[in-house]
Order: sequence, then structure tokens, then C-alpha cells
Amino acid sequence: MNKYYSITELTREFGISTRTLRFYEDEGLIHPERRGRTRLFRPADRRLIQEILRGRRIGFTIAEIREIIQVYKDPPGELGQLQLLMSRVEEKREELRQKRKDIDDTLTELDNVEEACLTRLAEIGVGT
Amino acid sequence: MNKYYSITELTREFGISTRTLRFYEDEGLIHPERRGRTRLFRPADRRLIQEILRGRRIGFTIAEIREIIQVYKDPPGELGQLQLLMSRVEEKREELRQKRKDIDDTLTELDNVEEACLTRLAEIGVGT
DNA sequence: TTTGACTTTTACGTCAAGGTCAACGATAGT
DNA sequence: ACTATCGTTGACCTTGACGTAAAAGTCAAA
Repeated sequence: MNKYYSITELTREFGISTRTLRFYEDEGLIHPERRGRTRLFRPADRRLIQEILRGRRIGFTIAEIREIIQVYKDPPGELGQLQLLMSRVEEKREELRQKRKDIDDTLTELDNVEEACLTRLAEIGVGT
Repeated sequence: MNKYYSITELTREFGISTRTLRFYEDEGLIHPERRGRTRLFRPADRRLIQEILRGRRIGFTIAEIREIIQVYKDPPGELGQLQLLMSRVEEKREELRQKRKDIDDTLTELDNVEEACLTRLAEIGVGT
């Protein structure tokens, strides 16, 4: 029990390269165990990688992802830090809400494109 | 009537640099008019820039944005092209739906962070 | 007419996020 | 013993999306 994942196991599961995972370790995002020099990834590492990739998909930079991870493992205790964090969180939320709106708008635009395509196809089909 | 925008007018409105707009022209995304060497942007250019920036916000590359613009100004007439386009549109939609989900998940996560912050603040406030 | 704000082109610089290549070690199968 | 597969480090390379600096043109206001 407490299974370990090998690096290639994870690259296959997530469709990324070993370079990427090593890079993330260099950047301090993950800290897999070692047996000798070989990296051993635990389920917790795996979950963390999932979250990293989610952050990546929505356009967070490595630095931003690292910051978020930091907050999770070591939430700030000082008042000023907390207030700073909260304002930064609010900023991010605003950004994400904008992004979501952008996505929604683009999705309906794509609906239109598809419809136009179907219309066009029908025309061609009729003409055959 | 048929007002023209100057390049700096637009950079101010959208919070981007002149370099960016010239770059977009080099990349064939926009085609402002010219009076001599000076670029003159019409309302249609302005709207196009807005859409480009929206694409940028949701993580589209220049190449992808160019492709979308192409489809709009010159929809394909041939059957194979149309089918190709539709499948690519469907891919993009799937990608965007995933991204949307990622954003929603992250938003609720940020809710939790905020709540944790508030709790922490209350503790500190009580201890004062 | 000089200053200031704005514009142009050309060209090199930068930064993030990996890709790629070399050179090597450990382990398992034939 | 040989080969394959998987792992390692280290170093340089690449790509996208601009930044930045140089050198110069335009035009209005003071």
C-alpha cells in the first residue's frame, strides 16, 4: 500500500514529458521522494501535479502556481500578510471571472461558426 | 463621421503597447489604413482588436487567433475543408469547456482560501 | 523655432516554459 | 554478454509574444 508512481507512469497519465516534471521539481512545485537518485511519486504528489496542470490550463504562470501552493502549505499568520493575500485573491477572482466570460462568449461564437458550417454543408449537399 | 483612432488612443484604451499592435499587424491579424506611414484605425479595427485580446486572455496563440479571423472573413467553400473546420471547432469547444470547469473549480478553491483567511483574521482580532 | 507629443522602421534583447541532446547508471529479459 | 527500458544530471536550444533602444519623420502649441 501507499503506492509509488514512477515518473513515466505520470507522464503517460497526464500527457506531459519527464522534462516537465523535473522542471516543476526544479521550480519547487513538487518534492517527490527519492530512492537513490530515482524519483518516487506518491499519491499526494500526483494530486498536486493535477492541480498544477489545472493551473497551467487556465493560464497561471509557474510563479503564480508556486505562490498558491505556498499559501496552502503555509498560510500566513501575520495580519498584514493576510490582508495582502486576501486582496490578491480578490484580484485573481476578478481575473478568472473575466476569463470565464470570455470563454462563454467564445463558446457561443463557436456555436455560430458551427451553424454557419451546417448551413453551408446543406447548401452543398442540396447542390449535389 | 467614420472616426479614426490613433495607435496610442487604442493602446490607452486597451492597456497594451504600440509594439503589440504593430506586432499584430506584422502577424497579419489587423490591417489598419495608412495616411502616409501613419496607421489609422477604424471602428472595425478596434472591434477586431477587442476580439484578439479576448482570444489572448483565454490563452489562444497568435496562430489560433489568425486562423479564427481567417474563417470569419473567408469561410471555406469546399466540403473537406468544412468538415475539417467543424471537427477543429468541436475540439476547441471541448478545450474551452474544460477550461471553464478548471476556472470554476479554482474559483471555489479561492472561496475556501478567503474563508480561511477570514477565520484567521477573526482569531487574530479576538486575541488583540 | 524649439519643444513636446506622437509617429515610423529596424533590429537586437528578454522571459517563460519547456525541448533536445549527451553521457551515464540500474535493472530485467534473452 | 548483449540489448532494451527506464532512470539520472547538465547544458544548451527553441518558440512565442512581445520589450526596448536607436534613429528619424510629422505636426501643433508656445
